[in-house]
Amino acid sequence: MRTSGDRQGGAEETRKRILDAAVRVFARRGFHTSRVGDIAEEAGVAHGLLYHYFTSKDEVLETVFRENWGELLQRFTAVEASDEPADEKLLGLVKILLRTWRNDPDLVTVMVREVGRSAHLAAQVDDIGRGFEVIQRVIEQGQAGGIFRETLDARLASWVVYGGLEEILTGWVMGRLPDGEEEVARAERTIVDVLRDGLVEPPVVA
Amino acid sequence: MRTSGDRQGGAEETRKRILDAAVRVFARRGFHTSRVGDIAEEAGVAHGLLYHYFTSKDEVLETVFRENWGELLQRFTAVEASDEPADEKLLGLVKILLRTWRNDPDLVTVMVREVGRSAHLAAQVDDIGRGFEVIQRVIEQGQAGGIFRETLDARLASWVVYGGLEEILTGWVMGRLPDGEEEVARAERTIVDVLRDGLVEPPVVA
DNA sequence: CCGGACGTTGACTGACCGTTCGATCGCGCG
DNA sequence: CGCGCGATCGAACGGTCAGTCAACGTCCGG
Repeated sequence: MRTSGDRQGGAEETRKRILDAAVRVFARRGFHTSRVGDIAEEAGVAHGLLYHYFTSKDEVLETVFRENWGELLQRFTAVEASDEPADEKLLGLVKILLRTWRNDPDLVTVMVREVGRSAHLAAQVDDIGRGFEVIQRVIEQGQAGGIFRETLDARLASWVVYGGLEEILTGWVMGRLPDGEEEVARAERTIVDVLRDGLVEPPVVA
Repeated sequence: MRTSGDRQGGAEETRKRILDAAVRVFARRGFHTSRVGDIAEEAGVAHGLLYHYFTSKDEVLETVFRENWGELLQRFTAVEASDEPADEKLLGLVKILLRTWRNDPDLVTVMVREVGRSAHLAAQVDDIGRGFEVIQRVIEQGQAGGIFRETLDARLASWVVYGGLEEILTGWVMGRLPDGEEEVARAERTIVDVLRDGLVEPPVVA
């Protein structure tokens, strides 16, 4: 029975519809230039209804970010907790982020363009930082395990790693890099390759 | 004589004052949330005057970007044209970008936050792309010269390089990474180190 | 069949802000 | 000294939106 008090079925569905619409609209026009009316129209509801579910336009963006970044973080920590060697973990993290693009480009667009560098969501900075921390810890594990060089500053290195990743995503978002199936695979390889072994030709060993 | 027709002295100075003020204001509040009045106030002029020098608020941002990015590009190409080995050139490019932060953090803030990822300035995309091309060509020179590994996709690698760089800048911009004199120097080393030799411990040679 | 709770609507408002424009200032020249 | 012109001012305008609210439909329990 769907008595009063619980919120499911039609109502919860509408909330989701609005959030999904918001992601598409924000991806298309950017947060600031998107009007609340656009989101409502895309969701097929009156714009007043949006205020039934959210207290403001900002809260919509915030919610989009919180719910989705949270999920990513979970998958990140799962990789961190696995018992693979550190370099395999790193590959795992890269895969998570790049494949998210394939699954939901609009979502990644919003994340990268609106949230990544806006003072706006300063409150959420903590959550963002947690992503960096996972990378940093994986690097430190690799150093402790003798796989990664210990002379590197793990914190700064984690930023370089994340930046390389994000820039590729940005290239796809902005349409400045081809993003076909094959290109995504090659990007995966190139990123890991560069970050693992660097640009320089190694001294001949064998 | 300062007859009509030429624009210098007080007038040209005012134009510069407005542009400088705009950089500071955009850095502080972001482009969209900055009001024209804020810029004028920061510059110490009436807000109507802004329209004597620029046709719109957007043109102000565009001008800031165009004039400053152009200068950076020039220094980039100078490094590219030098006769140093490719890895030294790469270090040169890194230095240019990181030291610009020390010289003018507000400017870098605006570049990174507003221009880097806004469809807004699609017209300027060409100029941005030219920066990547320099990096890409330096990598290709390194490959041709046997310094860099030839199996790498130079184009993707250039994006990874730039991303790593930009992320460090972003960290400083957002106040999430310490940016003292010493930290900047360490960042320089870490970036070049990671990108040159990678994360992994090299096989023992000697 | 009634009542009320909740989802939904869309006209309205109040504020904000980019842009315009006619008035004013002040410098340099004749 | 006064004319002219570019620089400067700031009040007013017009359009745009985020957010409000009173009304309406609908569904369900009693």
